[in-house]
Amino acid sequence: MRLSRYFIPTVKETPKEAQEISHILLLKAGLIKPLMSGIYEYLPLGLKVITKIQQIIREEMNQINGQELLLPILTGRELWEETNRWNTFGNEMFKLKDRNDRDMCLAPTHEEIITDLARREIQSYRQLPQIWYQLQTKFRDEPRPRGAVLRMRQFIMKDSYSLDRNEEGLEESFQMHREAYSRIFRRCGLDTVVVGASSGLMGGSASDEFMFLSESGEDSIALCNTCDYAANVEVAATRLKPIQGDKEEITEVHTPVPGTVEAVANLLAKPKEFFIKSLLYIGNNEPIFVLVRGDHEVNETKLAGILGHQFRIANPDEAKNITGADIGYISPIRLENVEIYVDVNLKDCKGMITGANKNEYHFAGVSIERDINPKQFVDIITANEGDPCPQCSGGSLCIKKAIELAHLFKLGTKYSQSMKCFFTDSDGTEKPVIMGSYGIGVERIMAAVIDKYHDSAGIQWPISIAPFLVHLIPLDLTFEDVKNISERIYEELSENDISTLIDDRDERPGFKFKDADLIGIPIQIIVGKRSLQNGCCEIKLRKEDRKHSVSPNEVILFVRNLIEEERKQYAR
RNA sequence: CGGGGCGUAGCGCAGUUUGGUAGCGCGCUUGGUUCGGGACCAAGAGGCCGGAGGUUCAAAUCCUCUCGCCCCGACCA
Repeated sequence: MRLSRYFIPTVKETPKEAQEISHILLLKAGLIKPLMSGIYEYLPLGLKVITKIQQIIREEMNQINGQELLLPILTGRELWEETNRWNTFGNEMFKLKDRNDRDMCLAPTHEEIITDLARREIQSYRQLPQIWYQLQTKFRDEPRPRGAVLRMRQFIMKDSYSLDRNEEGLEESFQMHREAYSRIFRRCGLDTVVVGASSGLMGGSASDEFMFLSESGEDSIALCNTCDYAANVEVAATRLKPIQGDKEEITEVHTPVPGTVEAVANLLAKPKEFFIKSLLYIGNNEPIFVLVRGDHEVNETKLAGILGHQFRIANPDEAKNITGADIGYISPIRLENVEIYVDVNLKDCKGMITGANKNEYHFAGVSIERDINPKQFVDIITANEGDPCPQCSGGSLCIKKAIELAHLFKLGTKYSQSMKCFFTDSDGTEKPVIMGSYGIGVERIMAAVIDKYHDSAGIQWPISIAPFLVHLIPLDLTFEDVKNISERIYEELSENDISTLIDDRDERPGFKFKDADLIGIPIQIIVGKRSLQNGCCEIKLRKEDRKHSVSPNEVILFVRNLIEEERKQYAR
């Protein structure tokens, strides 16, 4: 491809809206352009990268007997009513009406569509298992799109769905996906961490996420520094040692400071872990106390899972009515008729401090076992950096930011039950199909790769997903030799199916070098009169400083070897 | 949805406090000189100052209302 005729609108100045490195470079290198909030145009160079990523995904999905299909984006309301997701997706779903005033939506995901297809076509266990996948645009009206392609309202997802006869089959499909995904990310040059996660709106029994560690990430994950424990902080557990405070009896302590754990801890000169944070929630119009240790926060994702119904934090008036004190001085101690959920890490704690239900007073010497009557001990806190690992002894947790690249769900029968997707098993009985769903964010891979492979000058594409393999840079085209030799090399590369971008523009050398480094094509060939005087041109990898002097006749051979060497790093 | 910031030439910005000819850098066009890390000279083109209303002799500037974008938070596969 000739750069003089190729559309790569690079920009020298950093766009003001971009914060994350991937966002900045996607715009500067002319890969994408914004159209609206969370909606982008993919320009030729960006599309080439996306296509490469998709090709790797296809190869690995086909390898596990996945079958590619393509489902509609525009769908009717009825299917979504069957699973109640017309409502539960809420504002995140783009909804519209057709000319006959029928409710439609742009599919945010495709469980309902795939289940509908399956229930019409799958009758017998003989037709199972199946893995169906697609590379399809999804629409989600995100409340806050960010970081260019990190969170978009229109994006490409590879989503696949497994249909199995039983739990064992699901387990197998799930494992196959995990392995395929590992290979996909490895081939794209990314290292990932697989973490346990919350299944949220998708439902189902278990879910794993493939995470790429990055400060640009929106998710936080907890990793053990000793064993292999890894979980999204939304679900990460910990195992804190029970606190044994010094006071045995409950006593009232005057605490004339704002009722935060911080302030009272300072006043009493006690570390925060000696406190019980008592939070009052309202759910089903009933007060619910949630108790956690003073140095930790309530994890509302976990709370949602425990309560199984809607809830919200109580407002100051409600708190006062229920306890007689302002928020900050409250606790369930000596209160009647309140549901109490206590974090499991508070079990057996003694000598604790918490609100006395009287303004500017706290109780000291509280014993969980003696003074609190919980409905249930539950895992309800967000793990902090340095907390003990819940899985091994001696390990502690690190909290890292990460980009969620993929999410795998064991859906079980959630969709097949509600949508009546049944098959007849070998014993003649009718059973619901056991399902799994497995998504990959295609553009997020692109962003993660840029996040990992760049320097101050621009992108350094791994050869496996690079938009071109070779960037050929003739300097000073007014020199006949430079022009002729670079044209010859260009033709040879093309004949050998080595995708090449030749910078045939009438620009100064520095300009061409800067563009080449910004775009980040992995192999650069420089043809200039200076090195031609020694009978050579120069070949270098974008990611290295080292230049190789190579005779024009040997360029093809040299480049072939380079490509082969590079490819090894991103092999399956 | 809450908080903050911003909409002026294709891009990045100044001008708004204190109303009075719309500017700068990059990019673009033409000509010339240059040519191994985003050159230089000269001459040009290009803007209803996001939109609508209002105040005023006069509005990019003041007032009201709107639309959009970005960041933080909430929310979220």
